[in-house]
Amino acid sequence: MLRDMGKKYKDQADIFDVANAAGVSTSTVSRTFNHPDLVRPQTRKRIAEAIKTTGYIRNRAAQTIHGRRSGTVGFIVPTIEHTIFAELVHAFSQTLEAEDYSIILSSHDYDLRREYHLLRKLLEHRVDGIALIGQMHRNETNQLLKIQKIPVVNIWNYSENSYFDCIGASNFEAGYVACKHLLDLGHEKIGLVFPDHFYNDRAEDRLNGAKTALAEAHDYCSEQFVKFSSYSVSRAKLDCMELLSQGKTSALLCGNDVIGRGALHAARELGITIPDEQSIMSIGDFKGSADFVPSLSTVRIPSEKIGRLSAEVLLKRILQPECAVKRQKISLELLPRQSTCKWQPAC
Amino acid sequence: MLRDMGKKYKDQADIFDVANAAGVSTSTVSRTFNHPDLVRPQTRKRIAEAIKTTGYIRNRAAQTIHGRRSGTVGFIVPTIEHTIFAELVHAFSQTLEAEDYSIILSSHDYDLRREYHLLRKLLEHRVDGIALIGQMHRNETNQLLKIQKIPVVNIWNYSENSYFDCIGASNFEAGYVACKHLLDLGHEKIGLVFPDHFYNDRAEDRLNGAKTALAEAHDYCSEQFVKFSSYSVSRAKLDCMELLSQGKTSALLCGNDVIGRGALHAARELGITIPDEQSIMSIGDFKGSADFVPSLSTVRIPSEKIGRLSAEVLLKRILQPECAVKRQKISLELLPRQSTCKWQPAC
DNA sequence: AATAGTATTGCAAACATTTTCATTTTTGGG
DNA sequence: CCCAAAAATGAAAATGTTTGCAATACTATT
Repeated sequence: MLRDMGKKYKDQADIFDVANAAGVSTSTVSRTFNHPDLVRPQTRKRIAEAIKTTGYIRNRAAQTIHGRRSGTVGFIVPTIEHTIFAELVHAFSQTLEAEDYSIILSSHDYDLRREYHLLRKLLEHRVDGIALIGQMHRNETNQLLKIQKIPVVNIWNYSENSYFDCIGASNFEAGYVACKHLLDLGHEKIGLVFPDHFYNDRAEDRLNGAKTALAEAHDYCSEQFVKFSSYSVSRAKLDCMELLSQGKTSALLCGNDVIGRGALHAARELGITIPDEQSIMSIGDFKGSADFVPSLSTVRIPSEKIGRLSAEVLLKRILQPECAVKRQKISLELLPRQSTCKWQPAC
Repeated sequence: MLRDMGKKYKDQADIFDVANAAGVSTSTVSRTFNHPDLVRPQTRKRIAEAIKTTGYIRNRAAQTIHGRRSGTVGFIVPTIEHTIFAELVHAFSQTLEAEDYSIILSSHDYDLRREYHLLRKLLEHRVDGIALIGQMHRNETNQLLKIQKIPVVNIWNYSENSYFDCIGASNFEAGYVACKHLLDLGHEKIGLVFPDHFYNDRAEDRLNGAKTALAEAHDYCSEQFVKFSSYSVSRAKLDCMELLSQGKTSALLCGNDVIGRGALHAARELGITIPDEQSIMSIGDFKGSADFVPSLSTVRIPSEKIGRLSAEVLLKRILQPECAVKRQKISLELLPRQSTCKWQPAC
């Protein structure tokens, strides 16, 4: 039945307007969108024209309310300001946008209370799935996720007994491998420069990995060689300058490439030759680290791959909520470059 | 009236469940959310408890459908992979998240057809407002925005006769100022290294600004000194190495800090001393450019400020759609650092 | 204790879709 | 040209809110 024409001026064409213009019912219009094979090609064409002339744009909210997918996915990251998660977010988005999902991106700046708040907001929007960085969240966050039974993927660090799907690398291993590289080169006095974020399991795991490698080598690892810095090249540069100028180390192990870059700059500033006088080792391999001169030795954590895979896993779970938990440990790659070399004891 | 209890198992509590649990009508529950002052504190408390016990989470879609704000804002950027827009996006998001908006972030990788597609998606979600980078869009994009009468803010480059609200700097001026800086230092043979993106008014404006400065100086600006590169440190490094090794220039003007960094690395790789043998000038001042050794001379485009202000302007327009077009030209800052110096003609 | 005024609350319509089920149209074989 | 089966379409209910209007419950006067 055609809709009452006496209604007030409408700014947005709705499905009734389209139906009117095409001389069909709203059911048929809806079907051309959702089950095109169920409607005669000829009718479909008429409707397509009606859509053009009316300038109709589907209302996702109305679909969502009816119980269909919302077509959105929530992605909660600690930060988007720095390089760290840029490639990850990019790969994740690209994969999901290709399937016509929209990404609601939220960042909490390493504040896990905010993370909970953001999660609630996402649930209000009835996102079809949620991606989170790391395994460390508030209790209420995990509770909420479990109760809601919403598809969740845990990104970035692998855990073999995660409750949710999980795609990531072992940060412990990353720290271990990076440190081992320096030890293998003969370094004994190694300075560790790591991010100081409290609630950050990634950094913690890496640091533990590094310390384990040191312990295994029966190496002397005094606390004075551990320095906490932050996700900022400037800050890291200053911190590294402080550590380097003490002259007690032959190598620096940096918790991530941002700090690694800070270290390279610091050495340059102090006139310390890399790698002859001091080796710099890092973790991450952000875009551009290979181009530094000297290029930064690091352990590659393949963030595009992680981003793409986790998007795919989330998609699968959205379509098949009940399937078994998927976990994938992404392997690391040791990339010795110019910033590290064998340690030659002075004279 | 209480809702029929014989209904099938529901996974998500809705406003009826809350109303039931609290012994009130749905209207009252709704009002506690939207007009709390209209409901008795005592009732409010009962409802609050009911919300807790039922685990109710409001359904934004249902609100949206009713005509309320969706609580989302769309932000379409060319890319999130690189550093370029990271600070901008961050500041923009922070400002809007503080007002409880969620950001749907989409990137089109400099493909303006995709930009149109993404815009449509955002409109399907009935976002309350839209932010776009630059003034150059497809015709259909602009048409759609105008017809929809949705709040729009145009970010990043200023235009005095923009149709929509507009917050940004003059990229022409940026190019001009940067080039003038080199000219003032006495440089005559200046190589221009700019991004090669076709549909990118920002880069184009900057290049034109630079060329204007050169023309004013009656300088010789042969095409062989212009090189097109891309938003990648690696790529830029190679391109700059090519240009530098020709030895025809005394200074390089880089279209943005990514290229600027590439240039610094290139010089280092070739053993060219900066700034003595060659000056490097750039545009942007991304986080970290000041920390390079030598630090990168550049023209600062204050992206946090632009991000924050444009979020504020968009908010205002969402609340007051009919107010006059707001435009703000954000001023630039010339930052001479270590990578540029006076040109001393050889011998 | 009655009244007027105000503060709370409930009813029901409205919002824009999708989908089930029923009905109508088309198709193809005899 | 008729009939059964298949294909296409329509009517109406359902989804989860908000809000205008009406009804009810308080409060403070007289």
